[in-house]
Amino acid sequence: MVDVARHAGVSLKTVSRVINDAPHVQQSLIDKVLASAAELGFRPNRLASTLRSGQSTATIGLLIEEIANPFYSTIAAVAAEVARAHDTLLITASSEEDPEREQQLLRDLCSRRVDGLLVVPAGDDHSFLRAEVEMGIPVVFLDRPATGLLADTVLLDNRGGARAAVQRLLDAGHRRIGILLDSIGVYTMRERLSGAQEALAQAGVAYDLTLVREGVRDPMTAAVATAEMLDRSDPPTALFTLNNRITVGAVQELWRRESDAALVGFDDFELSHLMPRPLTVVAYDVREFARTAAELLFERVNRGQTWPRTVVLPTQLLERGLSLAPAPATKARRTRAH
Amino acid sequence: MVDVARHAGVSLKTVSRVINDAPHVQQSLIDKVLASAAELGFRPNRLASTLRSGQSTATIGLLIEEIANPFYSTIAAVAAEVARAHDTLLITASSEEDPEREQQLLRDLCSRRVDGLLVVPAGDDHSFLRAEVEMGIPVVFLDRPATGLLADTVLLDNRGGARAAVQRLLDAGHRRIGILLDSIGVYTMRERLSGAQEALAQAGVAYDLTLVREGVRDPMTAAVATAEMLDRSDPPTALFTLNNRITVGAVQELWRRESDAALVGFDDFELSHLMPRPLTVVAYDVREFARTAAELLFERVNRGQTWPRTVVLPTQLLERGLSLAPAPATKARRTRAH
DNA sequence: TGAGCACGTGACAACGTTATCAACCCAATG
DNA sequence: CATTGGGTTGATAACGTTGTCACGTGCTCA
Repeated sequence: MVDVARHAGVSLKTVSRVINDAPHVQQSLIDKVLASAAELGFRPNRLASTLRSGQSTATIGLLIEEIANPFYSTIAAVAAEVARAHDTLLITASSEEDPEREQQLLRDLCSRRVDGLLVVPAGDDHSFLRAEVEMGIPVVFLDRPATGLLADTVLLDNRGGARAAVQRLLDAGHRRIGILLDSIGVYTMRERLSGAQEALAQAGVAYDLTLVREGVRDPMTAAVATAEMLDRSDPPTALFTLNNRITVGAVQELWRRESDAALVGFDDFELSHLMPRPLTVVAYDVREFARTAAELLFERVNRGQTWPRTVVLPTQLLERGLSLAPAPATKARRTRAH
Repeated sequence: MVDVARHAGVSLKTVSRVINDAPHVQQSLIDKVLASAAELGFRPNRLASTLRSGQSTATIGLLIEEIANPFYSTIAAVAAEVARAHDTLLITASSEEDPEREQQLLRDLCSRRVDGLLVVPAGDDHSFLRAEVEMGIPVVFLDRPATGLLADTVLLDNRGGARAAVQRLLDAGHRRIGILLDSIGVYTMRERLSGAQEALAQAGVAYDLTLVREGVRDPMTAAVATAEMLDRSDPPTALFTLNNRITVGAVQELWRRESDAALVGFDDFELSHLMPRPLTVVAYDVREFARTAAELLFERVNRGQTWPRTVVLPTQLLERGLSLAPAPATKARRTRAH
């Protein structure tokens, strides 16, 4: 700007005024300054502008697990949309489920003075963010609640959805239901598992731990876990997969071996209705979910502090046919008699 | 930092040193400064740091069409991965195919002093970036070449892939091949269509414009276009869909009406092998594609100027079965006799 | 003993911008 | 004619940080 000012024969401040469309500048000077700026290839530096004026950076941070997962990429897309409506850009960072990395990324984002944070928490202690929150950086937690910190949170009705899913399988006559889940350390997995247990308990069906397979991280391991479960001498007649990645792996394996086990998955996904087997899913509106969180964030960015709110969005059992349980008094029964 | 310095009874510079782990500071002072910083809730301001030191912002910008499309979200994921390996964060912005918006976003990213830009160009004139490129902001174009500007570019062998696809359909005996594409204004669509034409010409099959449907933007319109094409009195016996979104829509419609038309799609996608109909696709390694571009970018970021390079990645016809053309001398033949 | 050097510390300017305020011009007012 | 006031312009300080340099201390080495 100094160079432009010298070149145009005006003061620094006048250049600033022209660049910012400020009033009270002669047209002739405006033209001169713009010409000089163009000639010298002047590019405004937003960092300096932000620093001096104390304005916002027009940036928000989104911390998720991994963008490649369609669940998170949809969230990222919606967050970017909402951000755009507020003339804001989005920095997306992946924690890869690593609490240390999460903390480091959040600190980094804070030091970049983002206007707000949208966080799918991975770690189990977010008290290090307390100072930020108290100092007024808006934070909204998504999909999982933060621990050690009060803040806006948007969740799904994981428990209710899982309960309905298992309920449905029980109604169809299934008694041996295999459950595949990612790490029990993840909030959503715990909740969904609890919901499943509630449904079993309510139906008076014993909770068989050997039918629960934890630590299923991706479609590949889900396929393996499915295979192992079906290869048992007393295989389940139905599977309940606790997230979309696991469901995909289970579908592949069931299809490969032409098994007729029933399958209900948590999370809907594109093309789920075209799967080679009838696939009932616990569905919800991911975009609505993400939009709620993003709008909560901007509300806080624009209006300032309020009491932390928690929003829980409903889920819906989307039935696409469900193979029935085999006739009673088969292996399953006998096994349970042991 | 001034407050911390006063509180700790040291100079500003000493605080700076402590914060940056600079050598030559007594342990006792380090402790005192850290204690004061913690007590006052000091958070370093990277903007100021970057401004003063002239260091990089450790940020790159990614400009794509829309993150919700799995093709782009994979690119974003890989870009973020590569960026992370260089301790850099990623700002993702969507142009929504709007050239004006694209230009505005690119300017914005430049004014934020990103270290580099990864761009899937939407507009048809990128000369406005020439100044940036010449002043040393590294830019890599992805998926489509930039116009009016020399810069690194990473492309797919669109033409070759499309040629192979149509070739394969012709080999299977198909003579009436419907082609569904997004806007002809998009580079990849033009290239793929050209490849298809080349294969037809080589086989001596006339190029029938009525079998080409342009402007198919999403799965929904693809399904409609598919329906319309199959409802003709002289329907095609095979379809070639020119991107993943169109393929999805076509699969849905073919499946819905239990048509036995053959289908080959450009772009592979997750679960494509589980589709209810055999689906042959022109596949390529999206992650490799994105990684190539991102690494080209960081090479330029770190090593500075070199001559612009263009990389073209190969595609591969992934055959998953293809229904054969109907017996000769059917409708299709008769129609061509007109 | 004194030069040389490594270490430890702080004063000050600077990065590129904007806020503040003073100064100027000129027309309108009393 | 002096006074007011709006429009226009610029000098200067400041945003939060780091680079530069100068200074003091204590040690080593010839």
